Amino acid sequence: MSSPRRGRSIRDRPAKSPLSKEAIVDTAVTILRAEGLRAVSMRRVAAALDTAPGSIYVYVDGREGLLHAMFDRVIATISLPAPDPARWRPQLHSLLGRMREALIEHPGIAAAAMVDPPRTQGVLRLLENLFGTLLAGGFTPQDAAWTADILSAQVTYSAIEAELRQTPPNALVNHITATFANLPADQFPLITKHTAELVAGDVDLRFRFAIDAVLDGVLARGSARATRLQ
Amino acid sequence: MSSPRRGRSIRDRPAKSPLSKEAIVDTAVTILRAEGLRAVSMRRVAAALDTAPGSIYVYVDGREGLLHAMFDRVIATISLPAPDPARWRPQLHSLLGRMREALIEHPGIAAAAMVDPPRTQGVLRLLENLFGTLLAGGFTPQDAAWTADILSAQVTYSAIEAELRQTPPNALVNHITATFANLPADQFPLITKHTAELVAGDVDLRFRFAIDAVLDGVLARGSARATRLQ
DNA sequence: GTTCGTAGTGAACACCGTTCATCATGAACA
DNA sequence: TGTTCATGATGAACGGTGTTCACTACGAAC
Repeated sequence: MSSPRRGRSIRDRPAKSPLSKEAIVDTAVTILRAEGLRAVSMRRVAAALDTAPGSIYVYVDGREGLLHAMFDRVIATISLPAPDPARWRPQLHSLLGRMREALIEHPGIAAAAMVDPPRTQGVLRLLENLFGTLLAGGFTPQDAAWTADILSAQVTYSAIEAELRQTPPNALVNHITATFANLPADQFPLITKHTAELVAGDVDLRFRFAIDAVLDGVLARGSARATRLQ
Repeated sequence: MSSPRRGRSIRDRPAKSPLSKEAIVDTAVTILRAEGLRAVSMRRVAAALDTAPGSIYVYVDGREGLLHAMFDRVIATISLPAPDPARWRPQLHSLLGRMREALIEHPGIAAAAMVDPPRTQGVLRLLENLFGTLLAGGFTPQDAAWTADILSAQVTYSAIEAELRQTPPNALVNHITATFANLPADQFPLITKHTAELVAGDVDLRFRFAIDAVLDGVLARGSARATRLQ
């Protein structure tokens, strides 16, 4: 059998680079950014790598494992400056903002990761930095630990919210406003009365508000605790 | 053709109740509670109702519409006491606790709803009550609106976290503890040093901490703003 | 008794994740 | 250099999934 035995001749693909977990995750993330999470199927990733679906399973533990690896990859791209006690709050806003942007740029990965958050290298690097920045801000270790958790929730939630609103910018707000306005005022007196406040603020503003509220709340409770202990 | 033309004779099912959105959502929620979200497929719901998959699409807008309706149904079961300015904070804890329990009892629905939160009757009833309770607590409408959003995020997040931990109770904590303990101390000095704090507290405790932190934070910022304006 | 519109049917389409027997290829060894 | 051998790619197959649609049976209205 010296003739080309498949439709695709040898010359088409003279030096096919071997599969690797890195190449698979790279390809998957590329598809994710371009076409969203629904397009990231095992078959689609395999096709993009010009290989068979089954081949992927050697390097990655099913679709869930692939998603974990993708999430880790996305998180790992976030730059992590050393915590500075003099600038911890702006540092925190900046860090959480970069997290949020990274998640928004990869639509769907935030929701997917929330269901079963991985404890991988990149994620832990970020936790180390987030936790360290809170400690630099004077938080007790216990407060810092729990606050890191709360902030993660806010970042994820905000990223999902921002994904929803991004195309087109104001259509969703208009739609919600219309929905609220048309509600029966006797059943929903507060929503109809305060529709403006309920839809007010772009996602960035609400995001900053949430973070500052959480930080100040934990600090307030901490100092209250400290006062009580005096 | 007077003989039974299908395997299932007419007598098997003499008075088949007609399909309805309510019956479909009921059945779907039952499957959800018993077997989790993965089991809630259009075909499975149809089979439980002894009908064809296609029939469901008349009453429900695809799987996504079904999930929205299911979420609304779950939220609608939550009892909503009238906001009382004298007891607003315990009322809020109780309300958010019931939300969380309802979500946990229907595993997966929290995550599914987060991706694209519905604006349906039951959800708006809850928003009206949550918003009203915050107003009863002296929040400004704007603060109340944004805080309601933050608290929703915390409830959802906490519910997902609780779902993960529920079977078996301590296995996940032990696993995370072990993971953290085996981390290289030079790369992760803070995580390895403060593993105890990072995994401390059951989900309920962390949940209450998060809520109080958010409430106190918004209140603290509000009074700071008020002071500034004096 | 007949018509007619509505709603249920189930087959079909195009996917999905996952598994596994088979086989080619390149490296190690004789 | 020739041969073995195992590693890893292959692709078919299994049992699902959401969704659509031509068809048909049925019950109500005329």
